[in-house]
Amino acid sequence: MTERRFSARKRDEPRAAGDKRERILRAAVKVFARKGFYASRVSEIAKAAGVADGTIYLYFKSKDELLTSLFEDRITRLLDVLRREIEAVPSGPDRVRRIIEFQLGLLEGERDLAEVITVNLRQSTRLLKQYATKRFTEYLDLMAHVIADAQHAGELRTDVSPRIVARALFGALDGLALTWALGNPEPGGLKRAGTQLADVVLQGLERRGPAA
Amino acid sequence: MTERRFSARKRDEPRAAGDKRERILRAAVKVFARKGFYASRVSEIAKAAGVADGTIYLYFKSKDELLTSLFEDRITRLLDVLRREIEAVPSGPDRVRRIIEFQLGLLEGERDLAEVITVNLRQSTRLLKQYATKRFTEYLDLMAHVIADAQHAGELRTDVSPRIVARALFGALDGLALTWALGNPEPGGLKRAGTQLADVVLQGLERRGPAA
DNA sequence: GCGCGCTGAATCGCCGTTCAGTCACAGCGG
DNA sequence: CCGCTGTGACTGAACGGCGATTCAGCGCGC
Repeated sequence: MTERRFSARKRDEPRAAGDKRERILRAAVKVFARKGFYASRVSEIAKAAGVADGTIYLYFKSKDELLTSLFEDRITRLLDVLRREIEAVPSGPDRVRRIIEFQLGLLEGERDLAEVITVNLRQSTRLLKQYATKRFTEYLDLMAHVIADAQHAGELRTDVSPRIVARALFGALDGLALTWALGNPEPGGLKRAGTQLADVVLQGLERRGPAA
Repeated sequence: MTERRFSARKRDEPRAAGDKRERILRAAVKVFARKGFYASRVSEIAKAAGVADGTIYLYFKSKDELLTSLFEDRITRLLDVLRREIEAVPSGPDRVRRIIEFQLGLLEGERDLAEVITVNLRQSTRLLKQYATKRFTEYLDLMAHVIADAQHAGELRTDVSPRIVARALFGALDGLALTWALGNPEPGGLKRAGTQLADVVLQGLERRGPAA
């Protein structure tokens, strides 16, 4: 418990608040990822963040709210990036591929965050679940939209519900991520899995067209 | 707290144990499904099973072990049934379709069990996770085998890893089940989703064959 | 009578949360 | 310039509630 004042941040900052809050969030991601929400002690997060236990309560109302804020913060950020990525791609199928790459890429890059999202998304109380599904739905809607647009453009078969495809695709990605997050660290494995998934899904979504 | 002795089970049984044990397991499924593992109180499970709190500890070492046993018991049973179902179907693609129907059908029929498996599978401590992945792997292996066999028989494209496909497929099913379990009760919805998923997946796994 | 299966109130440890202080600094008056 | 005091961020030991687990006893069937 020695170093603490190494922040100092000049003096320009009216309050270094944002700094500490972010520090706590980062620590929470790490700790939750390692042990899961319920097995994680607030004191551990505090230690990992280099703050006192009580400090956490200056920034979050409760442990629950900490997790909630974490989702809010990170998923909002993800959605923004993903939306921009998608807009930059014109072709429907390419967009689907982009989503797959994006999600798996993210997970490969931020393993802890991946674990928190995929594992803890289903933890906590109904409270959290209800919250989570809100943000979560936004994500699914985005995927469903991409698929529906592509269907309208005649790029994909139209006899399947975009919503169902979106859910299944998300699940597939989640499943790949989960086994990867829990098991073998094999680098690049996710990318390979993503490519194969995209190949299968896109062939599966092709219009039966050319044959007839 | 009145009825309790209605079991009696002749007298053939050296111990009516299995009876009470099963009763506790059933209650646990129900309670865990409704509130999640951590939010469930042992006393609630006891009440739901119509036994005293202490009785649970005559059959299970701890709350954790109760959950573990539950998985062990139910998933083993599922695996047995699924294996038999698959053997009864000769064609590879039909087998895949069968797996999809089976898993979603199960979930539709036993909603509580579905929720426990899909939601709680990711809860608890690492301890459970490690256990879960053991049984879980068996399930995935079964799927991977079916796919690999079909590939060898020339029924499916061979440029994708059976293991990856199995994981993704499981994830997709899990994803469909999850949104279904948490959200709309819309009956038959799962069946429709299953059909569409099968259509897409099977088309996606077709050999590019006929064209060339 | 005896043992066994069961009971459920009491125990006990744990951990989220609180809050009385500490510390660093800034402003201010002398 | 310097010391004094007010302010607010931060600390971390202590509190209190909760709930998993225990175990002293109870009664039924033999």
